[in-house]
Amino acid sequence: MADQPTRARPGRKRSEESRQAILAAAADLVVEVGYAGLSIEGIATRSGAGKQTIYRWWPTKADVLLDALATKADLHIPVPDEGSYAADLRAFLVASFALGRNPHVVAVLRALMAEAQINADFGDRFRASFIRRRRDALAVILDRASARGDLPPTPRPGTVADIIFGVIWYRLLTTPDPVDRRLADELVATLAGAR
Amino acid sequence: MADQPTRARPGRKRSEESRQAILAAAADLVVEVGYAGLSIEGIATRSGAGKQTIYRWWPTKADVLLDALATKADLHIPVPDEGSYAADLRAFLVASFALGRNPHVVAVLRALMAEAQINADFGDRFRASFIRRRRDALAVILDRASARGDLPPTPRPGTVADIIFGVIWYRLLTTPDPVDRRLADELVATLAGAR
Amino acid sequence: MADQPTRARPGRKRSEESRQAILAAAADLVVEVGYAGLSIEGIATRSGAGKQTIYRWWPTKADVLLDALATKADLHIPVPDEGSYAADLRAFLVASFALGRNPHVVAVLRALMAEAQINADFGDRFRASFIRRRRDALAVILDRASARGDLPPTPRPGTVADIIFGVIWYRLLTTPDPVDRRLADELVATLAGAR
Amino acid sequence: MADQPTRARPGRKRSEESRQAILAAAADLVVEVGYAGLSIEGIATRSGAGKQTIYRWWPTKADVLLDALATKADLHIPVPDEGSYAADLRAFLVASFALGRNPHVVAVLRALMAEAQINADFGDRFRASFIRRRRDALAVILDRASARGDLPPTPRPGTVADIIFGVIWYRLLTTPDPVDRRLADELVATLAGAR
DNA sequence: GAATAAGCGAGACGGTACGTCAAGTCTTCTA
DNA sequence: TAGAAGACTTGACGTACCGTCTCGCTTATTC
Repeated sequence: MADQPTRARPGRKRSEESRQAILAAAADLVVEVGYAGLSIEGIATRSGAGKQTIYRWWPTKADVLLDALATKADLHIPVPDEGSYAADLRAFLVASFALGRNPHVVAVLRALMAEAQINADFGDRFRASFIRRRRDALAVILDRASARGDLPPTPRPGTVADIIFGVIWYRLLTTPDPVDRRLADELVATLAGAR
Repeated sequence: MADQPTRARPGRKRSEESRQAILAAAADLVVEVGYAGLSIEGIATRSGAGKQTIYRWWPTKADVLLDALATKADLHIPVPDEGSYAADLRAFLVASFALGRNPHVVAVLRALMAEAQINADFGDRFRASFIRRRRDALAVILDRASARGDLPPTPRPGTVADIIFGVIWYRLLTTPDPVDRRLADELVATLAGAR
Repeated sequence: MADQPTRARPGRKRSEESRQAILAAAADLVVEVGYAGLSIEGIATRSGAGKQTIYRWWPTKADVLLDALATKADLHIPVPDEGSYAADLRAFLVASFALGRNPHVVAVLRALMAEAQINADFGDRFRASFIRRRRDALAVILDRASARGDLPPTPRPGTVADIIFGVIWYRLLTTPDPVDRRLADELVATLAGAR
Repeated sequence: MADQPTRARPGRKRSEESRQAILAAAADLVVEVGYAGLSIEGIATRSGAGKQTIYRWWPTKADVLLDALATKADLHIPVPDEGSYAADLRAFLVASFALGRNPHVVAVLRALMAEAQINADFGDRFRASFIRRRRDALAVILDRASARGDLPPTPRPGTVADIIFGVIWYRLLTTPDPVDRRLADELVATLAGAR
């Protein structure tokens, strides 16, 4: 089977202590100096790790940050069945907007989306992990609605996702205002119909 | 008397030749080496200008690029009265999507939006120029629809703008696929109603 | 004679006001920021002159400083006949050492001697003006002593000058200590004999 | 325990290869382009070293040159006992003058003395290393003469040093002529008496 | 009195080098 | 073999001045 216990290799094992120190240092530093001011060198110094140790495990500072975010913040979006498409959608939006209330998380997300534009390799990783996971979560809701026959013919599911994530990211990227409940209501009304 | 023809200042005049050379070099280089590989130093070398000349007139490489974009590409969105809200909206979307078909323009827009996240000062300038101008163009259409009594109560105009620009930017930033006419139709149907 | 009144040329005359302002600014600035920190740009700004005006009349900042020194400080060394070689020599040394008591003058002289090493063209000008004039003054004393039959056969006059100016410059360039009367006495005793 | 073999520090060791390349490049370049045309940037390029490597180990280009001089040229002045003060002095002068016959060494010494005037920090280092070492060498001779009772009461030892180094430096700094044996004889006669 | 000819302050220009920062790699010692 | 330390080459940063080149304006001489 593919999942052999990976034949324990010789040599010292990866230090979990270092890993945590590096992720913590990255998370702290990005708050203190901003993403532009963040550097591998700075993370190494702050965490007490050697630069090589960081380069061994993460390709860029954005990957460190993405790892720190996944480790620290709870990015999991639960999609319990709320009984109707509209209710499911509202629950999803409210849960998503909650993340937007933590300014540190927002700052990191903006930086990661920015890096994804500038560095194509990181962009692939970011899309494959963060972006795709979010779309998958929403897809569960849309599939459920479809099975229920609850889904309007227009817009198509893919476009619904584009609209929802589009609005969230657009506000994240262009305004300092937090997204609010009223916006959630408008989106539900627009997408799930006035029922 | 107010508005005198700005009392000619002493000193040598700004060189339009240099300005053009710098903008052209920036536009060329970003295609060749990408935004991450773009540098003030490179622009200076390629354009034959001194670095100081660039720093004198633009604060960052992103500002040079924004200027180059505004000078070269036609970013103006016309908003002629097409007779109805739905028709106006469709025209606006089609015109906007057209920009998305030029890969060079798309690449620059992604880079500028990225820079806007990383550099707060440039973010302010980018929002105040590019982002705001686009919203203003759309506002004309929304005002016209409102005057006509053509505007649905939900979503509010601000949210309509968030949805439209949200979808455009989200697709720009997360997929290599060009936006297409079908997406425009779906958005019109969703926002202007199936009337 | 060669010195025709140079057929008055047309055009505006050199501004004596500017000249004075430039020399004064240079003299002030070298005290404030030191020779290394002195710049043509700085002199222009401080004096209210244009850079071109400075470049029109002086080739380097050292030349400005040399001019300022000649204009401001009294660099003339009187060589009155004191009756004997020893007395003449002592008078010359005392007068020379007096200059060394003004720290501003000392600082400028050190800078000019330094520049003369680094910039060969200025070196020629410095030697032809300052250095040579000082040697000429001393030569008057040595000629007088020679005519009197007062001059020891060793060292030769040229070497006497080398010793005297050598000691003065060496102390100027390598120690912060001011030269003093005792040194003058020792030199006179050594060079004019114990008579 | 004092003087342990300096407990081997972690980290990569200083590259002797780089050091040599930098000193050689500096020595070569100063000949080719002169001290004014010498730059850290140029030394880095020529030597194949990074600028940072130079800045890590030397504060200024003058320090690089001083190091190159000490490494390359034999600046050591031997002071063997020649039997008498006059003989010792003559030997010292002849050995010193020999250095003055190498135009490259002369050019560097002039530049270093110049830099010492312009940059106070380097001045301290230059005096503490080069200047002081030379005076110490001469002091050995003067002490020996004093012990022998061979030393005239005037001039004092300090003044003898001022005269000797004064003449050497003055000629170095103000004339292109090499110092010669005849000058040595005159100085010996003047300072050690005609005995 | 017009034309011509400097000189002037201002300031933009193409350059060169500065000294710094960080990148990513390499080497050494220790766990 | 991993990790901390730290030196290495590389490349760009943003700044300071260099010396030159327009500008518009002022002051002089010449026709």
